[in-house]
This record gives sequence, structure tokens and C-alpha cells, in this order.
Amino acid sequence: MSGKLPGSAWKSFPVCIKELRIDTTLACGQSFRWKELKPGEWTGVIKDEVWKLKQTSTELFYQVFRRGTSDIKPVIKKEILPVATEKLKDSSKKRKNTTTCPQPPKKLLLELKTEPFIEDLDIKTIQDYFQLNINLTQLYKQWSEADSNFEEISTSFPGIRMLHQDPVENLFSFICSSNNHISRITSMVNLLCVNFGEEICEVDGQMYYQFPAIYKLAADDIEQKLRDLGFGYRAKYINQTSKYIVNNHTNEWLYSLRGLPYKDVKKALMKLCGVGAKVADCVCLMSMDQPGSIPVDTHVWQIAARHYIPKLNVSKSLTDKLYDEIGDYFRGLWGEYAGWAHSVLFTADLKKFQDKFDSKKKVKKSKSKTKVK
DNA sequence: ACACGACCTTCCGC
DNA sequence: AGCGGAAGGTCGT
Repeated sequence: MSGKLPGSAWKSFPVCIKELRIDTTLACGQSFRWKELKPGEWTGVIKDEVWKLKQTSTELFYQVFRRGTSDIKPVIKKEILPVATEKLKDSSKKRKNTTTCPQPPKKLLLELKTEPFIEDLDIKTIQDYFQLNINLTQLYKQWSEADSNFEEISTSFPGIRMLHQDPVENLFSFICSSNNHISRITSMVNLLCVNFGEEICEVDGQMYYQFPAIYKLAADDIEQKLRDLGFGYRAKYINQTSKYIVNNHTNEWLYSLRGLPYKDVKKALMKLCGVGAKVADCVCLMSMDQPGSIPVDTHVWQIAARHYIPKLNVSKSLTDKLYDEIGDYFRGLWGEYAGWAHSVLFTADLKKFQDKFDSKKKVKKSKSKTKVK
């Protein structure tokens, strides 16, 4: 092996690792579609494409596989180097972008619209999926200044950002998430794709599938099929919700909710069977462009009680009123992108990431039960 | 408005 | 080895 990038099929794109850490971002339970098949190398599906991703401190490397392309050679294309645009201004008003991290050129696609190269679409996909127009470094700074607990935790968990997911996959994935754990949710999402999704292509001997279209999940026999597949009571939620959407709305309905007022989106989602406040907030945050949405689950409840709202320790259960209080508290503390900040603390709370804390720091989760003999 | 129990199945810890 | 409880909740009472 002579080159550092064997295969030469990898394309790269400048992204500072402080702006994006794929290892945590892709595995923290917002998307259930990514796997680290080789150390540092992640494979997953974005819409109708299979992507491989890996990164260094300054660059994100990627390969894309589509239907009809072989897994040996991804689409051949000439290199397009993003122009260094220092003055790329953040779309959110008052933030001054002073980071030295390379930033993607925002207008690239528009300028080349007349003759779109594949690269442009790929870069656009990355920018959109990872929401790279949002300056995460600046947000971490802002959250840290407002909240010393965030400051302490976040030093061990840099680069965690919200993905901009597809609403259909996002909704049904999180209907599966209720009273469930990440490993099982992951396998259930995979079962949905393998059984009811369209083939994309084979990569490294493995076939990949799209997330199924809603109408496929709305068929009459789906509930029983899902039960047979081990979905439990969520089988009904999935089938009922699919039928409701197909019967009452257009294909674009979910997408049309994007960007509407937060309360309206949440209310519309909560009409769906199996979608309560928490799942609705997950969808709001992860695919509906509602960065202030705070899904309050058992982790967030514990975090809030432990560090932020002492009175939660004496409440019996999470009532609707307390649920809203917790969200409002964090929005007041962290601001417009409170949901993004929440995901950093949520990730830090996951058991699978406990070893990421600096060794000197106290790991709250370990109950200091016993010492190993 | 709040409290409780049922709900499918798997994983984890003791 | 096997059991009880929890797992990124929701729904009905």
C-alpha cells in the first residue's frame, strides 16, 4: 500500500472536525441507518444513495453508490475544488463567523446550475444532510457561555450536529423508538427497508435499500407482517399512521410541514397514531427545521433533574405540563438552537459513549456500585 | 390535569 | 442460569 487513500475512489470535501464528528453524529440515535463497517469508515443510506464516509481533522472523504453503478467504481468525474470563500456569511443573523475552519462555498450549485456535475450534487447532498451552513463552533461557544454544565460536557463531545433527515424515514423510525432501545430500533428500521423498500445497489457484497414509501406501509396486511417481524405493538402504529397519511394527505404533506410554526408542526404530527409529544419533537428537530424543539425522554428528564431543574426530582411522572416546562427552560437557556444543544448532552448521556469522557472527569452514569475484584 | 397500567420484544445487570 | 427491569413512549382509563 503506497497511498494513504487506497482505491482512489474517495472524493474529499473540506470540513473542520470541530464542525462535524461523524463518529458521534452518525451513531447517537438520530439516524439508525449508519454502520461503522471498518474503523473510522461509515456506510449508510441517504435517500436513494449509499454513502461511505470517513474524515480527518480537516476533510470529509466520501464515496457515493447509486442504482446502476457498480461498487467497484463510483461515478467518474473530474475534480471540482470548492472555492475558498472567507466571507461566507452565516444565515443566522447576529453570529460572526470567525472560525478558521474551511467552509463550503454556498453558492456553488447556483453558479453551476446550467451544467450540473455529479460532484455538485454530491456536495450539495453533504451540505444539506449535515446542515453545514450552520456554524457549530460558534453555537458551542454560545451554549458554553450560557451554561457551565454544557461547557464541561461538550469538551468531550465536539462536533455533534443535527442531521437534516428525510421526514418519512425520521417519522417511522421514531414511531419505532417508543419504550425501546437503540439496537432494536436499528434492526427494526433495517427490517422496514429490507422488506418494503426499493433496492439501491450492492456495495461490498451487501445490498442496500431505500426507506419504504408510505403507501407500502399502508397496505392492509402490513400490521400482521410487522408483528411477525417482531415489531410488537408498534406494528399497528406504523400501519395506522401510514393509512391516515395516505387517505388524508398528499405525498408531499410531510415535506410541506417543514418550516411552519413549531406549534403547528408539532400539533399536526401528534394527530398521528403512535406519535406523542416526544416523538413529535424528534421529528420536528430532525427533519422539520425546528432547531429549538426539545424531545424530552427519560434521558433528558434525568439530565434536567440532575443539573437544571431540581424540583423534577420530587415529581412523580412526566406530565404534559412538566414536559413543556422542560423544553421552555432549555430554550430560554440555550436559545434558538436549543434542540441542537440538547443532542450534545443526550449523546454524552448514552452508555455507549461513556468512555469518551476524559478519564479525569466523573462519569455520572456509573453508580459507583462496586469495584471489580 | 394528573396518575397508572398495559403494551411487544430485546438487552442488560445482578 | 435465570429473572426483573429498562429501553430516546403512547394510549386508554
